[in-house]
Amino acid sequence: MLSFTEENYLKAIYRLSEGGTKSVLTSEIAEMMSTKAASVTDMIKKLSLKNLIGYEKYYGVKITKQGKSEALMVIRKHRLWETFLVEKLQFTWDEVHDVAEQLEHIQSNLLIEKLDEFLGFPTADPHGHPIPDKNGKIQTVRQIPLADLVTSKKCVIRSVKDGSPSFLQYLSKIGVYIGAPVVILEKIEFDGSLEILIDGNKKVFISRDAAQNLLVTE
Amino acid sequence: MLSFTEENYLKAIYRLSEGGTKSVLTSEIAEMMSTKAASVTDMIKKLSLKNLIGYEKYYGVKITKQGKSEALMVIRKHRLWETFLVEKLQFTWDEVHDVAEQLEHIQSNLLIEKLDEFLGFPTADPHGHPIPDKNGKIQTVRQIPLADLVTSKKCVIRSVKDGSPSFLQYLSKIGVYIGAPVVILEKIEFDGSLEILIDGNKKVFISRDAAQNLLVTE
DNA sequence: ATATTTTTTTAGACTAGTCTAAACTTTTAT
DNA sequence: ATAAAAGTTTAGACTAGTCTAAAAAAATAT
Repeated sequence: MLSFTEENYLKAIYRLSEGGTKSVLTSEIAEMMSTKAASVTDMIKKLSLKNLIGYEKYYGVKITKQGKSEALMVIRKHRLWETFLVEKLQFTWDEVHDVAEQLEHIQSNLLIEKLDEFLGFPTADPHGHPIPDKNGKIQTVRQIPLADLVTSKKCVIRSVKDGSPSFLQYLSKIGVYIGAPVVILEKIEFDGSLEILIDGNKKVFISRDAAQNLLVTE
Repeated sequence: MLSFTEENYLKAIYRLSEGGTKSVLTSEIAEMMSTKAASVTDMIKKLSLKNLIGYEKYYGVKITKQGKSEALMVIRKHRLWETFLVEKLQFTWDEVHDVAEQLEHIQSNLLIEKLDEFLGFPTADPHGHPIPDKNGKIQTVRQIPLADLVTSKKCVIRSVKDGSPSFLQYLSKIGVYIGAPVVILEKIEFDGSLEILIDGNKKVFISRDAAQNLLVTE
């Protein structure tokens, strides 16, 4: 049984390693966890003893199969709870993160399987992020940043890459939502901003940064 | 902001003080929390500094108004979550306690108010225990142990006093549920057991202990 | 190739919560 | 009324997780 803290470290390592592919530095973990490198070193030793990560002094860590599986379960719980909060309790998509950060640590397999069923086995959370199934399998669909799409090609908004509350509020305000059909009307060369058409009827300008953070499928 | 542990102590003290009326001994708290008296003494000092309880060395503790209010909020959350688990996720009433013990510590007013609304502002949990409202107000209805009812008087099962999973499973098995109409057919003098009629069609014998643990209204 | 900078680890200390063992108070029994 | 028993508190130690400061290793720059 992992502690709250161990789960959070593992999740951070999983994210930083991009799904377990890259190895991760102490300083990166410290940054993501808002803590100091010395604390990270201590925790790394613990996780390493439990075979959740491989660790070589001074050369960072690599998540193991077992560690990856634990991380995926935490992510599964986080995303199922976010879905619950939005679909059932009418939270807005910018309000769910902090509560889900707490709910993801509740320990009960029965709970999470029943929640999954209650929600109709969703495959993506309110931000469009895929929900791992009970075996940790993630349904991956190739998505590209809206910024990389060519002008006048039709696409659908699938997810937000980094969804800070203020960015999500901004998106709602301009009418962007997961599933929205979008076309790029014009790319402004000066600053890389885009003029886009949402839902076939709303024309807006969005910054290059915003367009990098919106992932779409053609 | 109270810690997980502080909330649990406060809840125990609230229960043992019977809603803040009696004062509570260190050893009683230790017993209920499955810990040692020395640990209780330490925590008592902390809670006392935060004005959640009044404490006089060697003479036990008394919960304050503020402490009572905090305890009631934890109880409110616990019972709302139990209700959610049974009504929405199809848990049985004997499965909910341990999960609710975790969920009750999630910190978010928005969450609990939205959950309350989602559940239709229930006034009792699956065991018939009253759910404090957002101001900590409890709707009290006078209930008596089934054991104290006279023979052949109609009554309705309202709650279980101490609901261990195995007792709850037993009740389900014999057809007792919250809201069930019951009459005592006969009181067996030998051991205080009762023959009762449930739902107008099921005759069963239940022990004196069981009849003490079932609360009813006439 | 060596010196400097950056990063990581170690050492030692701190808080929250727990424990055991010993000291101290109160209660109970004679 | 006093001795024994029971219950409570203190003292000191332990674990989990955190921190700062110093030491050690690696990366970088000349």
